[in-house]
Amino acid sequence: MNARPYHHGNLRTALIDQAEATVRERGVEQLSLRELARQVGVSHSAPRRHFADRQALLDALAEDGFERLGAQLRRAVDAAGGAFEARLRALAGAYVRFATRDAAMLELMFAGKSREPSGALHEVSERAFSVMLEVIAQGQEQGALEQGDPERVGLVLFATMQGIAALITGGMVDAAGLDGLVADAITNFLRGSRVAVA
Amino acid sequence: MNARPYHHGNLRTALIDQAEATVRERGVEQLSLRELARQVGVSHSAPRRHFADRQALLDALAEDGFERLGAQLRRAVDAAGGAFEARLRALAGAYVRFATRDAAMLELMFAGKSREPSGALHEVSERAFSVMLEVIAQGQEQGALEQGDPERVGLVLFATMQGIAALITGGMVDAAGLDGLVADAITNFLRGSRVAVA
DNA sequence: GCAACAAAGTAGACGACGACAACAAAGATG
DNA sequence: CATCTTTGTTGTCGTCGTCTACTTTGTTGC
Repeated sequence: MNARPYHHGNLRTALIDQAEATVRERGVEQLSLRELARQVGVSHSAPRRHFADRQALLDALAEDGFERLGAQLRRAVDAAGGAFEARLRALAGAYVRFATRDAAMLELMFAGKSREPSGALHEVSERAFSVMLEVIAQGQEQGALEQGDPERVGLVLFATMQGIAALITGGMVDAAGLDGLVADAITNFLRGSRVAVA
Repeated sequence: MNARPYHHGNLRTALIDQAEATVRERGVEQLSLRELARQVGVSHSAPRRHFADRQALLDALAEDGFERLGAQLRRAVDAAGGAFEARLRALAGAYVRFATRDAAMLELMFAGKSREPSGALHEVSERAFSVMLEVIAQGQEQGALEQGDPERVGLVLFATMQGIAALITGGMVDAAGLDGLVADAITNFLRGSRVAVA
């Protein structure tokens, strides 16, 4: 009935949604609380009720991003069947896809991590990466990967994926070559990780 | 004689130097043209004579960064002697060291690349990466790496280095484990890249 | 030498932003 | 239905990037 009731109802989620869209389109730097408020149709300081400052909004976005990333990784791995290598390739593909399609989001997600290791953000990010650890552990059980701390073994793989994504978003390599590059990297990783001799 | 002559003399380099220090200490986001001018002791709009806008200053910083990076890589490789693997490990170590010590710089260097593929910035960045290509080519000649376009072969390696740096600066892995992680990654890369059988 | 000109720095203004404080409206609670 | 809390509004402050107009210094040609 009322075009704009005094209470928005769910301003917080509306702000986050709009912020995600803006970040995707124009980058983190261009995200302005005031413009956000305008787009959502509230006064310039209404967001303050939900986010103490700009960084608080960014943290909330990061949290949201980790949830989405975790869900996408999980879905990709689950859809890849039971074979280790297929699951690994699906995982890597899904990660790099997210990293390139939502580059600004990922940047934001990693930027915040350096300051405060506690809190909900850290928890949800751990949950996202747990999928990786599972797949690594599977590879170790099957002898396709060397033994040892899955986290340590997985770090190199994860680093490579992250780096490939950085090359794409940095414009150093064409996005068209993405799949091939990922496939190469995985192949190389598997060859190098298989403990010498069968 | 005069405490502050009207003409600064080399304002441009003074600004760049101060900007580099600030970026290193407080990050790109906190870099303000006005504060920079204050620190150097000129009026708030003096920097405009040397940098059309904030982005122009950032580009200049990036260019400077690529020069420094290239020099450090070159020095590290040259100091490592003639053996391929030693050179490769020195190269990787030097890169990751730069990437972690000057994380904000590197971020800035990569951020600018996406927009304008031409210009001096692109050129100096190519020169920095030429060291990598040389080392890769040497490895191929000696049969330690698979044949093919050096750029393509090196991309995966470079991506891994970049990713490791991202893990460090993102706080996902302790900086103390850096050297070990790099060594592992190189070992893995070499095992995986050596064309099957001798 | 000096007049004209270019280069380099200054002064002031504008609009936008993040942050803050004081106030108002709408719900929730007793 | 009176009170309290939540949520949104209005107004202000200091800072920032950018722009325009002006001033000072150095250079160049006669």
